[in-house]
Amino acid sequence: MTNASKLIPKVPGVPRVPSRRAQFSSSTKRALVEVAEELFAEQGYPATSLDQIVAGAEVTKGALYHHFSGKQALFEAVFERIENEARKSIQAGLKGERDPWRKAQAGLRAFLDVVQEPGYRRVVIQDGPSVLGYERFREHEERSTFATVVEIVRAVLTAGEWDLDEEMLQTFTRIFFGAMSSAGESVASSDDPATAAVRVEMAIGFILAGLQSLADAGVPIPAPQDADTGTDEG
Amino acid sequence: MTNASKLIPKVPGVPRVPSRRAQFSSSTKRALVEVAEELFAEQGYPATSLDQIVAGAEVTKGALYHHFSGKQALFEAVFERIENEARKSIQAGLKGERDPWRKAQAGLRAFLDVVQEPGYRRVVIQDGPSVLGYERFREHEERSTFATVVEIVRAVLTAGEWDLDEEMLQTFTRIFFGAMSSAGESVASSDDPATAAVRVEMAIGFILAGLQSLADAGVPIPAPQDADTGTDEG
DNA sequence: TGAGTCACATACCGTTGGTACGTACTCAGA
DNA sequence: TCTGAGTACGTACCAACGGTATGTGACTCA
Repeated sequence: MTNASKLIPKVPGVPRVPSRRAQFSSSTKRALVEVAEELFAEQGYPATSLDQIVAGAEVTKGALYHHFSGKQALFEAVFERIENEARKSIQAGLKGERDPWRKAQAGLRAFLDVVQEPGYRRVVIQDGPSVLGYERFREHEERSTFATVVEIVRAVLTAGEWDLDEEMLQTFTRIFFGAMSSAGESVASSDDPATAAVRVEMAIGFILAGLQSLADAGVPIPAPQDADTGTDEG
Repeated sequence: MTNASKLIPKVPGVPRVPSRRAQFSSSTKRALVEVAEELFAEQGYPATSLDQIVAGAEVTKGALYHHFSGKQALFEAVFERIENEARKSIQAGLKGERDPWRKAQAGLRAFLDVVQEPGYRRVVIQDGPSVLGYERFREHEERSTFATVVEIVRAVLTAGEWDLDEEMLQTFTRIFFGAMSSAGESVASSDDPATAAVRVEMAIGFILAGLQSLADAGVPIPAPQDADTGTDEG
């Protein structure tokens, strides 16, 4: 599945960028990441040894430690790759939708698909927080899938003709993101994922409908600074 | 902080249950769990070695492997302990509230408190899924905190005079549980947890208000089987 | 052409989780 | 009182792991 450290025939002409050595090196690096992704996704991080990875990529640990600072760094590369794929997949599902509410629905559907991929579940959801630590995990999230969800939520909330500060937007997004992750995970581990997905879509659709009805009624989104005006002592 | 394998003076009288050895043994086990909890919470699972734990408990690995089948089993004991504390804490916060909507609010508040405890964050949220695997993690969850949330959501939804099947209840609970976990985590890692908590309470309160308005309007909760009747494809 | 660098390979190390086995102690029953 | 079984550990050890130090050949470029 992956090439590696075999000899390369000398080609006198066309010594093109980015230099044969560098390009060869990048293929080794890619092989490492690909094999690692497969093993991490199948067995999980702790159960996957570096020996397995370098054997699969047909190199030695010297090569691995030349390209990565360690096991965790390699995991992070795999993690980024998977998250990036997920982001692209979700954004592809969003394409063409203009209406914010439909966009949200489409995004949810795409997200539920992504979350059912074993690699995403294992690497991102299961092992991600533990291996990277929650801080780094969140940083990655915020740059990829979370960023996408922010824009969807922003579109939905501004469509409700609410003006909300950025902090509340983040809060709402975090809530929806968590809801979708958790629900998605339950879908993925369900006996009947298809029906479970439908249920999740209905439930979230129902919640969105509730928000829409508040929007129609002109109910404003509360904010911390003017929270003292009309709140019932809660 | 913990006693351990020192000699115990012989007491001729009162050879009471459950036998000196057994009771001594249970204290060793407890010491192991307590020390492990502290270390797992501080450093995380992978960074904590068994040598550290047994040193802290002033015993040896022989004792550890007598009481637990391995590192993972010890972690699971710690995990259960923490989750149990969390459940009790949340239920205590619920006490006295009769109105379902206020009950939900109180539950949310208690949950946000729990989620800010470092031990809960590290052991349950961060390392839990990776160490136990998602299946076992979910099983534990469903027996403790999740079970509590189910009852709150049930109360809220039935108060809305909706009759919902159990599956949809589970789905809604999963959604709210995920939302609360994620939001709680963002609260815990915030620069200003107090304000962040207020924002989360407001946001979720707003979402609940949306549901309430649907309830007032008599909008039914959809279900998979009769989904084709009145849904406006958008 | 030779010094330097890159991209690895090889050999090795300390730590780790786990195991095998020994031992002190308790206690029921002969 | 003796004994044998079982409990609750301690001791010694192991294989596997992540990581490091060092070597080396291919390649580049002044």
